[in-house]
Amino acid sequence: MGPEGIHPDLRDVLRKSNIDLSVITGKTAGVEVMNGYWYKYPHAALTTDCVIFGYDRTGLSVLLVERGIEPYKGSWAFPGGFLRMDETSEECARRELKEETGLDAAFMEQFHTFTKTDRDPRERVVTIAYFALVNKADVKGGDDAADARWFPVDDLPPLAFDHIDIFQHAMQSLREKIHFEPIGFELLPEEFTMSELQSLYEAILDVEFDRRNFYRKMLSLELLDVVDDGIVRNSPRIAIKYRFNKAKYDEMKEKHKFRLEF
Amino acid sequence: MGPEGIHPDLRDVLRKSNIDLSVITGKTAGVEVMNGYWYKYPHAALTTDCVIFGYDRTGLSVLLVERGIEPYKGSWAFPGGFLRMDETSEECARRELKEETGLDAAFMEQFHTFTKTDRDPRERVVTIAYFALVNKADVKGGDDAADARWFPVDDLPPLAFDHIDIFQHAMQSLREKIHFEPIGFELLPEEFTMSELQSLYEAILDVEFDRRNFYRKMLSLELLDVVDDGIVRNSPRIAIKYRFNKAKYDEMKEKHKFRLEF
DNA sequence: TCAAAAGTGTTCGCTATACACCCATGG
DNA sequence: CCATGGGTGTATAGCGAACACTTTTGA
Repeated sequence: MGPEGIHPDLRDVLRKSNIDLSVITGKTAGVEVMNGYWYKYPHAALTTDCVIFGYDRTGLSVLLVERGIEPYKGSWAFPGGFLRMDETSEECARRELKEETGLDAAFMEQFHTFTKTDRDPRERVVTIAYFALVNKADVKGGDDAADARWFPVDDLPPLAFDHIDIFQHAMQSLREKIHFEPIGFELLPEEFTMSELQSLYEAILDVEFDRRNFYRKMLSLELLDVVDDGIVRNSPRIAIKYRFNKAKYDEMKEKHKFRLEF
Repeated sequence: MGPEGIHPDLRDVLRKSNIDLSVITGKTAGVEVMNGYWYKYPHAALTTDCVIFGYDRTGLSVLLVERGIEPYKGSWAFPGGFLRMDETSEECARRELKEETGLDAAFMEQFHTFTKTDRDPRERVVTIAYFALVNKADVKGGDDAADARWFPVDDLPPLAFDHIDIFQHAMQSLREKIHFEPIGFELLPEEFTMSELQSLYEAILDVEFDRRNFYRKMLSLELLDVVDDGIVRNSPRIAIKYRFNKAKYDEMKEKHKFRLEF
């Protein structure tokens, strides 16, 4: 949209503001002018939201922040915010996550973009949603965001906007994803026992596995290294600790297409 | 953003244009003014693109349109366009598809949103991408869009923007999806033979199946109805025609979680 | 006449599943 | 002292993978 596409009144304003018209020529939209931005066609606002999954022995949880302002003041929502012009959506999601919760997520993946026209009462907002997996133990108590809290996935408070849809979609994506990739380890401490790993899978997939079959299946994948902690394991009550061997996984992924198949 | 957030010059323009300032009060963005739209913060443009897969005996193809304007004039691109304020992204994708190719796709699914900051040289554009499955036989020759053409997936022309990324992502999503849902049938005529179905799966997954094992596996799913065409099938050379039983599939999906597992 | 297409069988081996056993700890 | 948690063993059924046979068409 060259200057000819601009309303005459606006052109006058530009002149009065000492803005060189030539900067507009050849640009189709997003003219920065008058303490704001002007576009020929309406633009929806773009945000990212992040569903952060955490896990401990009590089960699978998600991290929510309490809204301090209207709309939905007092409701809980997934951390997120507006996309800046110089960042990708993943960068945005990571930045917002850091700002609002102090977290760095190792694993983060885009899973869906929500576009219903009435998602936000203020204006048209389109949200690119991510889910992240973090080790709850890494989250220091007394966070930057005092209003951020973990909620068990089967006992969520009322959520703002359409965040309940976002949550359900995230849960579904997590379940599908874990069938093909060993992402569950991101939710555990670096060293974990086999029963911890099993409980995690059962929590995510909402099923139960036979303990012994799970044990062998996991070991047969050859992705776990035994941690040599020097403990003389003459007692069956002291569980062996394992560590996920990511390098080995990446290598296997290169070769034959890999399937977890749970 | 109430009027106090507006640059004084803009306020003057509004007054001169007889626009009631009260319409702005309480709105945070998207003020319609001066032959365009004004926002306090910069907004990316939102588009949808659609990767349309078609299939016939020659293999798997995608539908591309030739760009008539810069940038990338003369390159090929997936059909798509800008999101309107009153439609969801899926509605947008379907509308654009209809406009540019005359097609109605039965199956259409969002698979990824592309957000790199330099995707379009003109302005920041974020694209919500869909893939669609259509029966190529349904596409009448001599389309509305004379510049739309099918290309085999393994012999694509140079693509505009980052559409090669979009294509690869779409291909990957299609492959993953077909493991869990019987979406392949959307690409075939209503009635098809077993070897047609097998060829389709082989084209999508880029593998080869044993004819007889494929045959039995498909039948064991109990999702195919035999078409009674009255032909006395004393000859093995006349293949049985099948029809996909969608109702049965939906029913099965309700009950036990369903897996195609190819 | 013979290669190709299409329907039907059969065998083999892997693995998912189910269940049994042992052993040391700790309440 | 015995229920609990943790490591290991084993039998079976089902399914995926590989391959054999038959029939008839059409080049």
